[in-house]
Amino acid sequence: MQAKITDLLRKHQLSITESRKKILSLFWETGNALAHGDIEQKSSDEFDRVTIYRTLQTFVEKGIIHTIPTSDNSVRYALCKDECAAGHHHDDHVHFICDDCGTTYCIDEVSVPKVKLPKGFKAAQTDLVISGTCNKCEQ
Amino acid sequence: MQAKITDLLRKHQLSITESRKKILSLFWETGNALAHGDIEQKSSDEFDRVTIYRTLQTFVEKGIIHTIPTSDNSVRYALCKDECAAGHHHDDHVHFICDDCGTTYCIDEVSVPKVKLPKGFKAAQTDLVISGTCNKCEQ
DNA sequence: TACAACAATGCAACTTTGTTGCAAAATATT
DNA sequence: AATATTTTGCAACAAAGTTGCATTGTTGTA
Repeated sequence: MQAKITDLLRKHQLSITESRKKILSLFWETGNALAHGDIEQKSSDEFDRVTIYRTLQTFVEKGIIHTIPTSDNSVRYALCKDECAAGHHHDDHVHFICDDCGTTYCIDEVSVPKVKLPKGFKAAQTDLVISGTCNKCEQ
Repeated sequence: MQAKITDLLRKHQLSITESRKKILSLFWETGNALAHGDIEQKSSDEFDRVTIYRTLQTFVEKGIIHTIPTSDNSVRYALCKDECAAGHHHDDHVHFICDDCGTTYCIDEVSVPKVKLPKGFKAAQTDLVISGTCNKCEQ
């Protein structure tokens, strides 16, 4: 996995640092989306809070991760697929946020339907955010 | 308009107070969605910040307004249609957030397509959030 | 591999945003 | 008009996010 991470960073012309490697590996390990707070907890005392903010910001700019809109003032981040490039996220994300456990899933099986907007409106990104109960919380 | 506002509050069994009337009228005047910060600015020095937080929270609980998820850590609020009731927002909101001017529109013309989730997942609410350029910012 | 150039990090200080408890004021009820 | 109830403002606090700058780490080159 270390190799995969190093490659990814190099591909985006980013220096390879401990914090970047650690944060990327967290995303791979969990598989799901993470909020800033999650990362801070999972890497407590390893890095400064500021470093996490800046690392996430860098990753978004480079197209390594993308943001997921939420209604609770805690933006979440998830790994982009390969198709995403700097400034050009592909615009069909479907995400599921569990109201119970808070886990955020990227639902790849489903694609976002094209939406016809009133004239004059130009879509750059479309996010379909579904909240409810996930398959682990439903007994 | 005052009558409409008073009616709405009464219908939801809320006492009629200055701050509630003012905040509701702001929503009607602007027509678009507002973030907490917007309201704080537009009504600066009239009310305490805390009052705005609590008023918005009450309105959401009663189904008068609903939240719109965003990727920038500033949840926005918009007036619900009549069909929304306490705890039972109707779940087909399409919203457009302009990257230029930040305005958030409720796109009523378009309805959210039903999405088939992987088994075990149960949707409670679906938000389709589109960002891009609005018809005013596109020259 | 050592060195210079550059980029990233940690720290401190700060701003903004959101929360809670409680007394005072406003609203509703009779 | 008087009392019960709700809402508000204040204060104090907690959490979240930002900025500048010195220090440390990384990279490319000799």
